[in-house]
Formats: sequence, C-alpha cells, structure tokens
Amino acid sequence: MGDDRDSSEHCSCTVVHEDIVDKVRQVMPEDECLFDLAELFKVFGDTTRVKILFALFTAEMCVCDITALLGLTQSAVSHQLRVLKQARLVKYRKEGKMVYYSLDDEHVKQIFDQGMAHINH
Amino acid sequence: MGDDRDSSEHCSCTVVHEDIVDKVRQVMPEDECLFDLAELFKVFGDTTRVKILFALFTAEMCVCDITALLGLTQSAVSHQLRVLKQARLVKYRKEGKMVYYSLDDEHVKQIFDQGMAHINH
DNA sequence: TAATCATATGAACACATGATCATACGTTCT
DNA sequence: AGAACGTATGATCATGTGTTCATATGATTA
Repeated sequence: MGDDRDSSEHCSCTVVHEDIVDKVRQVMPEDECLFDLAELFKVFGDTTRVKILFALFTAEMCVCDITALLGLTQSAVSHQLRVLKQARLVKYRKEGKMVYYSLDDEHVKQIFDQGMAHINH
Repeated sequence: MGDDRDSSEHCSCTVVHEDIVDKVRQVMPEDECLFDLAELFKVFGDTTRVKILFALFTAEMCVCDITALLGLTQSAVSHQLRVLKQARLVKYRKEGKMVYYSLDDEHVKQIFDQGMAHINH
C-alpha cells in the first residue's frame, strides 16, 4: 500500500515525528466535518449574534424587541437573524406583521457556558 | 427612578414588548463579557485553527508536524498558533530548536463536542 | 565562526464580513 | 385601494482576516 507522506512540497521542514502525524491523521474527523464546525463557531464569533442568542435564552422576541434591545438598525438585526436562521440556531413564528424568534437548539446554552468557563480562567 | 427606554432613536419600530425587553436587559451579561465570548468563538471560527486544536486533542506536536499535517506553509501555521496562544488555548514547550504545542484548556473538547452535536442535527 | 535548521514575525494582498441606506414585501386598518 | 407598520433584502463601503513571501531570531552542528 502506497503511503505518500510527502509533505516536503509545502513545508521546508523535515517531518520530525511521522508516527505522531500519521496517528493524528487517522483520528482526525473528515475535512467537511471540521469545516462545518468552524462555520458554526463563525456564527458565534460576532457580538451582535451572541447578544441575540443570549436574549433568546430568556424569552421569545420579535425583531422590533431585539432592535430596541441592541440599539442597532432594524436592518442589521434582520440580517443577523438570517444568519442565525441559516445556521439552524433560531426558529421563527409569524403572527400578523410580527415575526417572533426563539432558540432552535439545545446545545447553544451549553456551548456558551463552556465558553464562559474558559474566559473566567 | 428614571427608566429611559427611549429606543426610538435607532429604531423606527415601536417597542412592542417593553416588559420583555426590560427583563432580558436585566438578565443579559455585561457587554464586555459578551464581547470576550464572541472573541473566543471567533478563534474557533477558522478551519485551520479547528484542525490544529483537533490535532492537539490527540497528541503534543511541534510546528513542523502540524505543518506537514495540514499541508500549509510553516508561516501560516505559526501565525495561527500565535492566535491560539493569545487566546490561552494552547501552551508550548521549547526543546532545542523545536517548539512543542499542546492544549491548555479543558473546555475546548466539550465545546467542540457540543458543536458537533449541533451539526449532526 | 559560519552554516543549517526550526520557528517567529512583518508586509502585502485577496477575500470575507458587518453595518447602514434605500427599498421591497406582506399584513392590517381605514 | 391606499396608508401605515413590521420585517426582509440588495447594494455599498469600511474594516477585519488568513495566507503567502521574505526575512529575522535563536539554537545546534561542523
């Protein structure tokens, strides 16, 4: 079986620990999975979106409420809600003109808690 | 006590649910805290850094190993390690010319696991 | 001391991103 | 139907980000 660990193309270094690199390669999830994970965290990597999610921990809110809470443009809020919606983190419910947003994931709270735990040393 | 919920400055909408907005305001963590949280997730929001962290779950690695693993420039890896270092997510150990990086946080694994849980529906 | 190797750093560039403005869409009320 | 209101969307723009190239630093070896 041809094992091609020729990494000298991209790296001027000699691979010092081929055994470790090979072992890690076997354990690593697929690229697509890691990409998706990064995409998810990218959504969490913005203060506005973090605020929106935190707000929705407490209560279901309409776009207008969130806009008032954050002191941003209604447009900005709507754009960010779209991102959260696409990431399947929030869901919405229409009632006349109003649209009520709420959380659509049970993991977010725990992820945020762990994040907080890291921040507080 | 003067409660100034004049949000009409930024939003053309009428605040429909002042009670909810006020309640959420009380529960929300401080802005700085939310900012730091977003900053942390921003670090997780890149495929390269996610890969590095995942690799370090398995084993301590030198820069050269990581470079070979990811098929990137040594420079790129070094830059990203710097980011991870500043976020206090990895630590390093020097041995001669080599620098070995390893995890410096017990929360990352759990955060990633929760993230995976979200992705897999 | 000079050469070599592993890593770090700074500059430059292409690309992504978040906010705002203007405006469109859809619903309710007159 | 038309006006008013809540929300969504597209364009634009300033700013942030990740990679590469070139080079510096620091340690080992000849």
